Amino acid sequence: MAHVPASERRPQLVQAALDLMTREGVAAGSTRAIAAELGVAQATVHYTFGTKKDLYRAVVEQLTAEFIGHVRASYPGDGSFGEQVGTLVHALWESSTGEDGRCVLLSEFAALAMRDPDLQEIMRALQHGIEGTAAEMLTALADAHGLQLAMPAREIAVHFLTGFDGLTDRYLALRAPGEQPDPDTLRALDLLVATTVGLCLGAPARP
Amino acid sequence: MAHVPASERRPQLVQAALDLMTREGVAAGSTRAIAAELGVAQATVHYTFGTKKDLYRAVVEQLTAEFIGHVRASYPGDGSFGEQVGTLVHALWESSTGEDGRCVLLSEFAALAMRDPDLQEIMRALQHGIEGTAAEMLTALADAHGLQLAMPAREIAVHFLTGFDGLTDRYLALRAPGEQPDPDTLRALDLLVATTVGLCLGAPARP
DNA sequence: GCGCAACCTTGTCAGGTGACAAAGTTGTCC
DNA sequence: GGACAACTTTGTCACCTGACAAGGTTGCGC
Repeated sequence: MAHVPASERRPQLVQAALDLMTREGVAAGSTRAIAAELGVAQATVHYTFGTKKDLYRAVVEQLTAEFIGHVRASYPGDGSFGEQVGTLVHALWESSTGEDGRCVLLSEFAALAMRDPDLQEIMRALQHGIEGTAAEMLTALADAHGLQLAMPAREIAVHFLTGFDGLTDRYLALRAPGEQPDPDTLRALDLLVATTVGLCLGAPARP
Repeated sequence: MAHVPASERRPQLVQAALDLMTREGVAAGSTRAIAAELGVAQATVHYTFGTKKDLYRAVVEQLTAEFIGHVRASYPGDGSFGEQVGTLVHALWESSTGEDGRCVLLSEFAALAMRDPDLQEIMRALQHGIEGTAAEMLTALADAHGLQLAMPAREIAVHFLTGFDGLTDRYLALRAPGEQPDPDTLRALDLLVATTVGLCLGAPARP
């Protein structure tokens, strides 16, 4: 095997773990399987990361960074305030439920984190990061339209994000391979956009 | 060991598995650990259920039945329509986030189900059962007040339940042992009640 | 009381897991 | 070119996993 510095091997291994786990689930992410994914001896994983949990930490951090990057990249072009929110949300939906399965992976890690204080801390940071980003984008959108939000951006962001999270869970639970996404779910997504915009404007959110 | 018919051993094992997994997580639910929990030889598990997955199926079905039972038992007493919905939702919140950890367990199974078609089918049934129950209760509440729901009960139920699910996820992700529940989460719960009632009445849902 | 089916236990298999020690290899700096 | 540190590999340990076969035990029906 080529002689690669650890600083380079780290991201390689994280990427390999991410690929493998995305494909086959977190449970399939044994140190052996990850090493094999990269074509490296198993002990290399331990040399590079020490313990398996340290690898997992790094993987979740990478996942977090990617996710927030995705959200930021979906900043909408034009339209009314409501339209822009809708556009943003649908872009987010597409990138979350797309076939790459990152959303599934994130849910699996969230489940793991419920029993593991170390992982939970990272997930907490992820959650706060996402909420901050959402609140910030919401404020920017409102500013661009000369609107004053009818309640704190953070509260609206939490309302939206929890609803969105519940929707992706529902989607993942009900989806059948090869089938169209459940129309109820998409309907509920529009409803969520409507209530969210309603909270922004302090006005009725009639769909 | 006492000579117990399989029809009796089954629920005993399911209960033992439920206790163990609630306490230590789904991952700790090996056939050996479950057998030990009941004080029985490991092979008894295989004799009774055949395969481990069959045990898991039975556990999830039990969990499902309990959950829907809880929801039905929370039918509120009196008050205005909005108050009754609020009462119901808060009772549901208490029983979901209570210390027994069934909510955590359910999330863990949901995560497992994302990669396992057999489990997924059960979770799908659970989801539909809950949504049906919620829609039914909502209709009954509206009827009792002589109200006409402004949109299909099912759609409102999906809106509420996805939001609720997202909130429990957020709660589980952010909670720190021994700390008060995050005030933002409770605020968001009230907000969810408000938007849900708003959808029922077809009117603005100003908190 | 005898037989048979249902139930229980012991013992074991094959495979997978994280972790590490020891020894080999590479590359860089003097 | 020699020394030393960084990296890699092989090999192995102790443990846990689901599954099952063989044989012992219980209790019900006749």
